[in-house]
Amino acid sequence: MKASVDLPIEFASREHEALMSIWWTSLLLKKVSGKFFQPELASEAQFNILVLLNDSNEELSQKDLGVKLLVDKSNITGLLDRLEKQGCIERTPHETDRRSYTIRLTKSGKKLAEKLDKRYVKRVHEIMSALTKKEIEEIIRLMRKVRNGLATGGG
Amino acid sequence: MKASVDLPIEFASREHEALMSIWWTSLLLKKVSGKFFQPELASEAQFNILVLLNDSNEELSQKDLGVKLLVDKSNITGLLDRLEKQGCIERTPHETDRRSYTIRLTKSGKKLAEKLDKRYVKRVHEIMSALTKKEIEEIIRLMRKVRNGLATGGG
DNA sequence: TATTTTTAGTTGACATATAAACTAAAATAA
DNA sequence: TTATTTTAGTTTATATGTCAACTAAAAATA
Repeated sequence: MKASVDLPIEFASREHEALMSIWWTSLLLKKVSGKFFQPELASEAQFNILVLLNDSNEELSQKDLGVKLLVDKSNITGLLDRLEKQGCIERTPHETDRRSYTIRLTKSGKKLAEKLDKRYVKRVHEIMSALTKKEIEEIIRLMRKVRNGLATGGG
Repeated sequence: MKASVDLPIEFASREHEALMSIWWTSLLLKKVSGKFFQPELASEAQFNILVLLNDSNEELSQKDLGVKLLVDKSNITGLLDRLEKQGCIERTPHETDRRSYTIRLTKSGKKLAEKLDKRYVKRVHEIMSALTKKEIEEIIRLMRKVRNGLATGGG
C-alpha cells in the first residue's frame, strides 16, 4: 500500500496535480474503508445510509437518502433491499403520501450503526493524527473552496 | 448542484469532518466528470486508461494498468474489452511471456485521448482558478500527508 | 529435469452506480 | 372536476468495482 502514496503519473500543471491528489487520496480512502465494514456490512455505501438514518432528527424517505448522499434513487432501492433483508432497516408506508416510504433503522440496525461508527471514528483519528489542528482546518477550508469551483462554471 | 457544496451531516470532530470533506469533494468531482467524457467514452475509468497509455514511456501490460490505477485485474479485463470493441486500444501478445498482453493505443485511441485530455485540462483550470498558487501547493502537501496516514497503521 | 509455486489474465457471483422507461399517486392547471 | 404534469419508487440495461475460482504459462526449487 505504501507505494500508492504517490500518484501514478506526472502532471503538466500543479493545479491538475492538486485535483488529482484529492481524487487519489479519496480512492485510497475508499480502498481502505471498503474492507473496514466487513463482515457486518457489504460496503461503505450501506454504512453511509445507516449513519445518516441514525444521525437524522427528521424522518427520511428514500428520496431524502438519495439527495443527501448523492446516490441515484434507483441505486437506493437496491441498497435498501439488501439492508432490509439483513434486518437493519424497515420501510414503513408514509402516513399521507402513498407513493413514499419512511425508512427507519431497526433496533439491531441502530446497534450496528453505532458499533461500526465507534470503530470508524477511532480509525479516522489514527489516520489524521499526524496532522496539526491548523492543517485539519486548512483541509476543510480548501476542500470547500474546490467544491465551490466544481459547483460553478457548469458540468 | 450548489446545495451539495455542504456535507450532508455534521461531525463530532473536526478531523472527521476534514476526512469527509476530501471524500465529499472527490464524490462531487466524480459526478461532474462522469458526464464529462460522454459521449466519446462511457466513464472516467476508461479515460484514465487512455491517459495512462498515452503518457507512459514504457509498454504496459494489463497488470501494469491495474497496479498503477489501483484497479483489480478482473476489472481491467472488462474495461479493455470495451475499449477494444470501440477501437481505442489493442492487445498484442507479449513477445516472450505468453501469459501477457501489451496494451497499446490505436491511432484513433491516441487521437481521442489527446482530444479529451485537452478538454479536461481546460476544465480543471476553471475549477481550480479560484485558488492561489500557495493554496494549490498546500492541497498537494496536505493530501500527501493524509495518504501517509492511510498507508500506516493497517487496514 | 521434474515438481511446486507464482503469475497474467479470464470468468462468474455479487455490490455499487447511473440513465431510461415504467407504474402509481400526488400536485397543478384547465 | 377533469386533464395534465410532476413526483416516489421500481425495473431493466449497462458500466464499474471486488473477490474467489479457474487456466495456462513462467519462475523457483527440489
